[in-house]
Amino acid sequence: MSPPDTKQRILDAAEHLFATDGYHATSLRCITHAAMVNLAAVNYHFGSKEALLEAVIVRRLTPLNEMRLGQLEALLQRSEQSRQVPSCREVLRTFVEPTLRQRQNGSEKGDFVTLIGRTLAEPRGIAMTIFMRHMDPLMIRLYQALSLALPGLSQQLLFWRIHFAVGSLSHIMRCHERHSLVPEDVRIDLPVDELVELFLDFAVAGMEAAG
Amino acid sequence: MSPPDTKQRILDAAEHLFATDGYHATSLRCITHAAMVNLAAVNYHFGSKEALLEAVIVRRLTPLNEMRLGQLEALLQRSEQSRQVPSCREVLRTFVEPTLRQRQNGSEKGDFVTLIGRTLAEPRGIAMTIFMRHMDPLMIRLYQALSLALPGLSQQLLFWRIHFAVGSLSHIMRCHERHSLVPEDVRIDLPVDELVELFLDFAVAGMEAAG
DNA sequence: ACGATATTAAAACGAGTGTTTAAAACAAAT
DNA sequence: ATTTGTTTTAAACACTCGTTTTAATATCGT
Repeated sequence: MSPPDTKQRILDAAEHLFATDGYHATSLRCITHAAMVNLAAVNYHFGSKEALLEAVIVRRLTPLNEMRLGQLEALLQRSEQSRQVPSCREVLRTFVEPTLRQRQNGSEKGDFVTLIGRTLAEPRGIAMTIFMRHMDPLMIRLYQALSLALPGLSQQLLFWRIHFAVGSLSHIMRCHERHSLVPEDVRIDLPVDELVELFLDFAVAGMEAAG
Repeated sequence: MSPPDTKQRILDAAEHLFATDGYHATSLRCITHAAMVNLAAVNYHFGSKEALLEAVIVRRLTPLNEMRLGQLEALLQRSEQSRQVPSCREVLRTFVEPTLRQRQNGSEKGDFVTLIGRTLAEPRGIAMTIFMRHMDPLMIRLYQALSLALPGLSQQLLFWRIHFAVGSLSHIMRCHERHSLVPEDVRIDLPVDELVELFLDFAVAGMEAAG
């Protein structure tokens, strides 16, 4: 009942609306109405619409990246102790699995994954610069790990294949609705673990393909 | 000099701006200014901003789809005559190669590919419904061809892997700029044919992976 | 040359945008 | 109970948006 959940309510509403309609197509009036707060609350608590977007992204991306980085470092440490190179599949899983797991934890977090998927799709958008600031260190580490796992690949090849895999993943992240091209007998709402393995089958084969 | 290139100029300017800034972030005043025509010209010639978007998409998508469909039908006919199943790589190439070839034919057509890539990334956007109207028949045919090329895959698996591959491709289509995550010694502007084969190496391996 | 039609031009329309202001309501501390 | 600082509210701000209107201009068939 205590009302200082205003910020939270704004964040929740903004997350949902940014994800479904996009940043530019969502007005502050829409957000504040959905959050049942006053219009000026956004500028009071966050400063601007753009700063609100950053807050929306950071709130979930920070813990998500910590989890991804933690799993990756743990894997690298294990592989160092056993003096074995980590497998491409294991490395990718540390990145993919925490991501897709968020997608079906209730509706809120799913909205966030969709939002990030859309962000990745707007190269020159506002959200992209925000996103980059918080992704750089993790991506660099992912690069190193994949370079270890796939010693046969040139840096050029490695880059392009990561590029392809990221494209696939971001596509899954934002497109999880039935549309006319989906055969009727195909389940669109797979359990996370199944989807993760399905994706890894595809991505790992692509990464390890002969060049 | 004769000015009835007004429609063309609007289409060109809109294509470029929609591709770089997105539909909602682009105003008609921006477009008409870039096209050096009067503001009212858009509504006069196209009816509305949304109809303009459709015109922009249709102008290039129609011939592109004709080319893709033509190459695919030709391949299927050849394979029927030789009583051999078409290879996954050949099938995918009929779809991918005409697409990526447009990307570097001067700047205009590249803008279009970027726009389509962004369209694919906004599931519930206006552009998506427009896009779907013109893609359905081709996609159905692609499904059939890939089903032929990969008889070992269940329909479920086939759907998901096409989903992944489409994600990869749309990512390439819209992201062709250097950003902080691209290693300095990696060429981002590969020749089309190289990029096509690079992508096919990845996608075909993914499609054909053991499940 | 004239009249019908198609196109351009400038201006205004009403609605919606993000943001700011100034007063009101609230909270906690002295 | 009064003061302090924080939060909420309603109203207004200055713009920009897509679209429409009305008049001027160009184009073309006869």
